[in-house]
Amino acid sequence: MKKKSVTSREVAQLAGVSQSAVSRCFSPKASISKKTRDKVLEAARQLGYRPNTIARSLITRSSRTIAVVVSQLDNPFYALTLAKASEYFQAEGYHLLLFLVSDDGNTEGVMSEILESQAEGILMLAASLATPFAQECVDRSIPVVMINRTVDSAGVSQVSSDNYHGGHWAGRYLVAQGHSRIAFLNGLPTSSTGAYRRLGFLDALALEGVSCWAEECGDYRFDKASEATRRLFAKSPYPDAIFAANDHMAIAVIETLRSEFGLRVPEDVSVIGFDDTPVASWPSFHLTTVRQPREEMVATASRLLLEQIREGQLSPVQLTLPVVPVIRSSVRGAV
Amino acid sequence: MKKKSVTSREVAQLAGVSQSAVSRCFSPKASISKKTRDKVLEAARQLGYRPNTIARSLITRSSRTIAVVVSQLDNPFYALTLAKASEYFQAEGYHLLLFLVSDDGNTEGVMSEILESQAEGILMLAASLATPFAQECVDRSIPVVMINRTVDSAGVSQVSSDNYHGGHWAGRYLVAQGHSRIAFLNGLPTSSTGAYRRLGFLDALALEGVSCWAEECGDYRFDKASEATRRLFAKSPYPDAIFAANDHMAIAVIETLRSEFGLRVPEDVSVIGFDDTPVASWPSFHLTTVRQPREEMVATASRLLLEQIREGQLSPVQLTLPVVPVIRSSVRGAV
DNA sequence: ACAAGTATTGCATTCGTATGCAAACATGAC
DNA sequence: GTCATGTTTGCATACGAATGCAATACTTGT
Repeated sequence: MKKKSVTSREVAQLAGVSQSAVSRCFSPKASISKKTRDKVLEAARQLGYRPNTIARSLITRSSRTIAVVVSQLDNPFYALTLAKASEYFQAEGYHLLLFLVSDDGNTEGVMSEILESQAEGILMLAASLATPFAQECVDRSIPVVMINRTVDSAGVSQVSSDNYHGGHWAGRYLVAQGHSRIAFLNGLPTSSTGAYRRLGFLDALALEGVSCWAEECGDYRFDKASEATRRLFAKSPYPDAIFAANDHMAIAVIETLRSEFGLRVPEDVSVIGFDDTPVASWPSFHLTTVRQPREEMVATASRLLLEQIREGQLSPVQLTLPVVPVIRSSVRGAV
Repeated sequence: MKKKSVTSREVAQLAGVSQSAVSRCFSPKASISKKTRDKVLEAARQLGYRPNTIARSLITRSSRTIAVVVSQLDNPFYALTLAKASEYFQAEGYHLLLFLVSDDGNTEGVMSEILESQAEGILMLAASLATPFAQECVDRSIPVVMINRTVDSAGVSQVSSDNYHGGHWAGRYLVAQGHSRIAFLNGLPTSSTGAYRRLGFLDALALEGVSCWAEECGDYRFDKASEATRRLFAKSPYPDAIFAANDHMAIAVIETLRSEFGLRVPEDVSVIGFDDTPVASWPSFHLTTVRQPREEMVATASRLLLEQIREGQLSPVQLTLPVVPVIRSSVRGAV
């Protein structure tokens, strides 16, 4: 029982003009006299006419649509990033087509749908892109910008924060504060951000002549991080400091230490996170962490994507934005 | 420098068949022989052909797209709801067009864009719908389902949790635990969910012969809730219990009481929230709250929307799903 | 080999809007 | 009023795929 929608032709008939005239009333730059415009708009109002974006997209060959691929929407960092991206693109007259993928990065089906959807650009938030798809995007000159994820394929732009140096700082700082049994809690083994944070961290420890006491993996999830914490503290001597690959897991560590092991942070164990999500600043945690410039990252990525769409084919860019250590009080000896 | 995309006609030419044949290879139910299908698929593979969804939508008059309007994506409750909705619709072969609106509910521009986008249905998460737009959706027989928001217009379906009885329970429970100076912390004044929670709460208090000690408004935001808490505890006698309209604010209350007033929860002040977001169960808070059946709400709403799309025009439904009190230890005297 | 039936194919048209082109019109200078 | 210039308008076509219809190619039974 699909109700037939009002077309520009019907409006034209009512207004006594041609369909072209109606069309021109709805394209900002077209040439149309005030008199006919008024007639047309009045007729359109009467009929409840609205231009059909799909038909418009077909003829202009531009969908004004961006595909956004997100994983980990449960992580506030990415929820907030998505919100910002949406704001940006809405203001530019673009629509967002949302695709959620699971963490395991099975983007197969989704990528096909994106390519068929005629999106003009692809924004990837914390989701990986299989190399063949990256190549296909390049072939079709569909710009892709990834936030916080890298792909080993040329032609794709990337905006990340300086994960390596963030990890590096965390390592140095923990050593400087006198820790010696320092553990690392990684996120997803497949994530490049986690890998760089880890690398910087381990390099820093090595530089200081300290070796990593233990490594665990928490998949960026609260419950997995709790379990990892239990494993780390199962037998003495336990770590005296933990660097977690994101805040979400760092909080889980703190909660678990306090409630299950009766350990205090930072008196017994120091904890550092990564991201500086709002939770990190809550008084209960006051988490020392590495701040990613979230807003700047998403603004940069969005701007970049838009530029590449407009300029046809810009050469891809790899940007790394600086991180900022945020010293609170989850590491002992902080001022 | 828009690269021309491969069309079904080109594939047809290469495969030595008609464009119709190519089209039929990509519609599951069409009649096509295995031989030509193979030829066509091979040609399509060689050229990297992908059917153009926009053209398909135009001719079939179905966009297979749902518009999702969200506000408060920073609230994990809605981020998780969105994630679930996305999962559901992706599985059904629908795409999600995402629209974020600010809390003040200025949906003007956005609603126009949605109507022009040819979305087949509209899912509203915690966002209100201006009455004229609701009417226009009804006129065009575009189904609308709202989650946790009501609109005073017939024709729109609504799925909510039982906000009234949730608030009612909170009121009764606080009185039963011996509280007498009970305050209410509302969310947005414009939100219908908050209004019902408040109403149930006040009715319960009245029933018990207790009057509400104070009311404040926290706009569902952490910092606003902190400020409201400061106002509530500015002068003695201060409340001995607070019911916050959602968990997010309840947590803010607890954090503020502990860090700024040195008050303990629940020994000095009891706190109840609403939603049962993951944070509520963290050991640091162990928040007594009213659980909304989040997954069930979104599943119901999505199913409903899809039914209404498929059956043309189903009569709109108002569903209220039961809430479940979750007693933890942020109210004194809990077992 | 033939008729009748079925399965596959191509032709032509359609969806709703945008736009190049040429015709029609308005404006202004003289 | 005439001509030149500039503005508006309608016509016709295009975008890329889906589909009713008629034509053709296969089956199968005899």
